[in-house]
Amino acid sequence: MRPTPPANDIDERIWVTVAAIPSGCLATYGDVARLAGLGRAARRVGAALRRLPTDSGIPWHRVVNASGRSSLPGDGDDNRQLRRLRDEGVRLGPGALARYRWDGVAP
DNA sequence: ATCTTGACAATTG
DNA sequence: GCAATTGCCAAGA
Repeated sequence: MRPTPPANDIDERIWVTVAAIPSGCLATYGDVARLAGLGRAARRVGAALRRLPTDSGIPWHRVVNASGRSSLPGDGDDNRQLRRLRDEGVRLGPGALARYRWDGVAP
């Protein structure tokens, strides 16, 4: 067993996990990390998403921080994430996580 | 191998 | 609500 699998696998795991998030749902970095089997490496999720190519087809915009807000700079139309989420019918704010948080159960 | 950084999380003041 | 602090884990220099 490899307590520390190759970075390649880690990134792939994260991408797969994020790709499994159904449309109109949200997941926190910590949740994705846990679902991906990374435990508390929530930061690794952000790093993986940052390395993510634009044509990867990964719905990275469904990943938000524990506060239920976008971790990227810019509010409103400046932030692609918020635009995409709004396009899917997801509006961030108080209770957004309670409303759209993904259980981790396969869609 | 060591130090710093980071699209985080939780706690405390 | 915000700033500072601590914890966690891996990547990058």
